[in-house]
Amino acid sequence: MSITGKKTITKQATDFPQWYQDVVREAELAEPSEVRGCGIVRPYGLKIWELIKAELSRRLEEDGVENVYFPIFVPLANLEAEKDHVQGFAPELAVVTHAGGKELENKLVIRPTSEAAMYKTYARWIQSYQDLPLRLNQWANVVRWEKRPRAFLRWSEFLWQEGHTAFANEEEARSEVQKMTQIYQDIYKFMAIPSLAGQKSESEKFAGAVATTTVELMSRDGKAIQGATSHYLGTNFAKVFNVNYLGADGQSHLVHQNSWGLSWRAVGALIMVHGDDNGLRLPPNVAPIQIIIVPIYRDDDGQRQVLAYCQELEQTLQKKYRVKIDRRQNLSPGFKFNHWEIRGVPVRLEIGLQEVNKKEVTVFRRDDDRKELISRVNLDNYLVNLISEIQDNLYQQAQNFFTGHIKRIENWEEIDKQQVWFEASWSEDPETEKQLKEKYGIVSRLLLPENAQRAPKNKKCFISGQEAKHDWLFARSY
RNA sequence: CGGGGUGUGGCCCAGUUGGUCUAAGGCGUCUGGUUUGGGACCAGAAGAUCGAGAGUUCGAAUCUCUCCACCCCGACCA
Repeated sequence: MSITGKKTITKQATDFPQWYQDVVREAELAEPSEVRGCGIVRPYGLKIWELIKAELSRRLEEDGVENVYFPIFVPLANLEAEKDHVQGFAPELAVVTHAGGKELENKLVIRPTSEAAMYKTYARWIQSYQDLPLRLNQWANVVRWEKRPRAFLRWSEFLWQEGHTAFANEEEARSEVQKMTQIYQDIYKFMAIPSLAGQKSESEKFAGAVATTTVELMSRDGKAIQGATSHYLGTNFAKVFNVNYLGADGQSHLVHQNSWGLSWRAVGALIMVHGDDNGLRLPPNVAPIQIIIVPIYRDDDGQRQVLAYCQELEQTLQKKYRVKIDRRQNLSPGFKFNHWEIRGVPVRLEIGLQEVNKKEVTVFRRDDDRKELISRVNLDNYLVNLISEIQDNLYQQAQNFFTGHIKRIENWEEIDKQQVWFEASWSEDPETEKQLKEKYGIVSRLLLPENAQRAPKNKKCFISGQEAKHDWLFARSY
């Protein structure tokens, strides 16, 4: 493992995707594996995911969702039951054809998502209206053999949570879709990431869903990242898996289902939304190390004094924060500064004899790379404010960037190659969306709720000139 | 699947008109010493079937053929 030596990260402006890859590697978040498209997530990267997961887990439990676990293998036949669903996923399935030294008579699929794995069982579990709503979630790995993998954002295997719920009627189901969308937006807010939520177009919605609500984010190169989705499945799956219940009216009814998920793509989004040319910038909420203490000394005596001071700090601070002392020998302070800056640690305390003697602490903040000298007695209060200020500042920066990069356009000749997000009045005709994709590599991202309820600003579709239905947001995406 | 590219110690890579290549250099690693307020320095050491196979040749990292793998750009997606 390399721990010393100058590391270089490509500038964002030079080549953003390269910058992203560099940061993932240099910050020791993840690396490519022997298996195409599958990544090795290193402790520092996984910890970020675990912090996100812990918060989301807490929110789901609070909302009354229970966790379950279903097998990784799904009978291929199950998947084939829902026509749109299998069509959507067929190209990216990993199929198990042999096991136990024999060819399998019934082929198994490694789950790309678990609708087809779970709902047959739901049919058994749900008999009466009293069994509803059924609200379950699983934390799992899934496999989608994507054509073009990308670290965290689109690996062939990824970790996520998938919620699968069943309700007596459409109204309840749809209201849950909204609630989950809100929770996802809150989770992104927790990561200091602003988001927009709304409907997906017909061609962009989940395979097998009636409607998909999406949470969209904006990377620092202006591209869109789909942060999470919440699908109203209607009775599509209930029909094929016979998920019905006996109502109070004595009649049999199909359940209305939802599924919703958020993956470790969120980690990728975190990097792309906050990172700068020096590497990662982590909001304190999801920073594996919130405060790093770097001791600086010249001789054995200095080392003793400095380390004693650092330990006292550590002991006090670890009651409130994830804090660590960088005790590595033979590494210069400058090296350590860079090391932790690349990793995005929000706050660094630099402690040398100067600080020890004057009972002070040099505090460096990663969100704007500034240093300040703080007296030891004021430190505790200072840090409380600083930590929340960094969290807020990162959010504010991202928010300003987001709103500053959405432009209104009236026809597609106005599409600016640099300005990748825009709002336009659209006919919602899938054919026009196809044209847009072919010509510019852009598709619709979402229909905001407020825009869904009002007439479009322009009566004519910006692509076809036909009658426009609503104002939509469009963007290139990851 | 289309377009482009790359395979040489752990990593980056030089070498590709065949010939002291018994494979150079940098980073990292190890040992010893000196260092430590913005990516330290010196000395020494270990570490390579040159992606795989076949062929041409007195001689192949280098030429020919076949295969494989990976990366990047597109379509797909959490």
